[in-house]
Amino acid sequence: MITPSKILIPIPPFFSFQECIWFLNRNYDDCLHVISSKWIRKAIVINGKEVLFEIVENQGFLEARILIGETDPVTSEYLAVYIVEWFDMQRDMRPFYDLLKSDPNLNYMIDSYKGLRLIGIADLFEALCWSIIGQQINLTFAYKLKRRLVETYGKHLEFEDEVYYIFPSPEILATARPEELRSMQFSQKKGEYLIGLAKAFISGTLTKEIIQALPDFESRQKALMANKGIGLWTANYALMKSLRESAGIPHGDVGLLNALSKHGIIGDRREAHKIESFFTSYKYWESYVVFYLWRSLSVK
DNA sequence: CTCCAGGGCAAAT
DNA sequence: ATTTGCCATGGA
Repeated sequence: MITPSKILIPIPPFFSFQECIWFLNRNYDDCLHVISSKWIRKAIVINGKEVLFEIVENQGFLEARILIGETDPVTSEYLAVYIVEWFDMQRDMRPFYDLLKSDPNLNYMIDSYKGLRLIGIADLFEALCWSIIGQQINLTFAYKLKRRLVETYGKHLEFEDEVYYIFPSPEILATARPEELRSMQFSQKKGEYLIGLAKAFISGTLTKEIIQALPDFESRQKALMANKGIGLWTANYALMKSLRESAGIPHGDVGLLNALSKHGIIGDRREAHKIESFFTSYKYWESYVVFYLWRSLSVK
């Protein structure tokens, strides 16, 4: 279903474009996409070239078109795959909704968040950087830091008086100096972690392909955590958002704990046993239920 | 003023 | 092996 200028992706069951873009646009200032009531626009790199695309919903399809960049079939196909992956459109949601149905605390989510997909971050480098940025600070401040990083080191496209930023490449970020990041209000350590991570990616010791090729979840987790600045929370966040590991539970996540508490699943403090048994009941859908719990922290 | 946000590291028990 | 202090900033 691809023409050079227009890409049509059939909308699968239990998919809501509105729920997805609402989540992307909730209460925070994300510099990596622009959303209006009708469309979402985003700039990415495809085969080394910058591309700006737009997605709208139209008669049972997501309709994407390239606003800036090559419109050849190869680019269009790449973009189609990118969008399906971004919004996790291939997933059969029924098993998850069946689990929710039998959970008295969370079954309201079937109706309230119907069609919300776990929105991913395809680029592992970006996913890791973002989770390092977000460590231990509130999300508003984290998005502010991300914007400074992206506006300083990322490329951008301009279209209709709007600027569309692309997350900085490891090559660029590896040349940054810790003092530069420090002056942008990153902590000294976070600056060092980000630059170290960029160097690991350009040296080839850490790439998405390498991590994906490892035989099991634990070894992927361990390989990520071998890098300075990546602990359990960060590794699992990245595995959840970039590699779509269902077992990628961001253990200790403050938002997750708040949501579990709010839904009466745990009491006041960290009740590891209750948390463990809760996730046991969501086997293979652990990261999804985390995502839905995060969703529950924002009010429409 | 203190506490704490989508943690992790290194030093001190 | 487990706990503690620290980090940056801004809002509650």
